[in-house]
Amino acid sequence: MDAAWLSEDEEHAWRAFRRLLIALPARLGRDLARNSGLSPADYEVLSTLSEKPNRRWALKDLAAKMEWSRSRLSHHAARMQGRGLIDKEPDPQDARGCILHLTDDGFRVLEDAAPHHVVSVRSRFLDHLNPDELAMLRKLSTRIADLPD
Amino acid sequence: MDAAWLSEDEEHAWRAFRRLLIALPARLGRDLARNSGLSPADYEVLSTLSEKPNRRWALKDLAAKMEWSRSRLSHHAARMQGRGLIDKEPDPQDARGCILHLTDDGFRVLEDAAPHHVVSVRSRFLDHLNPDELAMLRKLSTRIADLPD
DNA sequence: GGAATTTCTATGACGTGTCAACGAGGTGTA
DNA sequence: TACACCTCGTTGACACGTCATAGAAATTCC
Repeated sequence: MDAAWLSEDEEHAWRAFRRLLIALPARLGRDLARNSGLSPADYEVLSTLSEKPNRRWALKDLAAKMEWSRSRLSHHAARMQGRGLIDKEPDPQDARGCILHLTDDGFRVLEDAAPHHVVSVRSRFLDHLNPDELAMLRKLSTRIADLPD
Repeated sequence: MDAAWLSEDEEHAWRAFRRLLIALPARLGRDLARNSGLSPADYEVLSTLSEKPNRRWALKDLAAKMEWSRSRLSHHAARMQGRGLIDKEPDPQDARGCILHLTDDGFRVLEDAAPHHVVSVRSRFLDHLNPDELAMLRKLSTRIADLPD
């Protein structure tokens, strides 16, 4: 349909890249679910929370850090709380606020998940790139991701 | 968390690429919704159906072509039928089967959407790659997407 | 021909993400 | 102080994708 407005090269590159855009996250997500029972979103929340020394982060700040909407994080945090991965505490600085806290269980789950996830990222992605490709991909990814929304 | 098992270069490249993996589809999807009221999934169904001369495709074949599960396409087709973009016909060859047919309305919507979508793909992606990058990206995307699941 | 098996679509439950709206709480200003 | 305004998290409705399952029809095999 839109072939007419892309050159042959652009068309092929775009089609190939679009396949990657779909296949790679799907594979990593399946690996994660199979190995650890986590969704990619779960993993991101857990690993971002674990970066803080006290494993605590205000909801709004965590949302901003991950570039999620507050609504999304609120929904997701509620589900993760139900599974005992995190819990919520009132924010002493701001009565509207909410502090998310990585539980010991959540931390253990993350510790178990992380090495498998690294193997997955390697075997499904990094291992198949040479250093030049890695460098170029990083440059181009940064350039495009940094464009305004 | 997993930084320890990736080299500095790998870590940075993976982080940058992951941002692209999230940001690019989100931007294209927002453009599509704003310009045409279509989801990316809608657009894929419409444009794939439009490739057939008679605008008809058996559900199972369309699903295979797009690499979707049949369940996904069945759900999605039901929603699209509700909006008048496609309709369903019995398959004369196979009484279990189902032929999806792009309606005139659906075709018009696609015709309106396509040029905007091309502009979007250009302005958010293709315009920011030089020919070398385009070629390398195509090669690497094909290589990785072609890995077994 | 007839039974077992496979193929095909539909469906319901569930987790997920977006959007719009809400109420409660903070902030700034007259 | 009083008021308007903004920020924070939650909620409900909806679209979406996956999985397991069901039921009908085709195919295979004896």
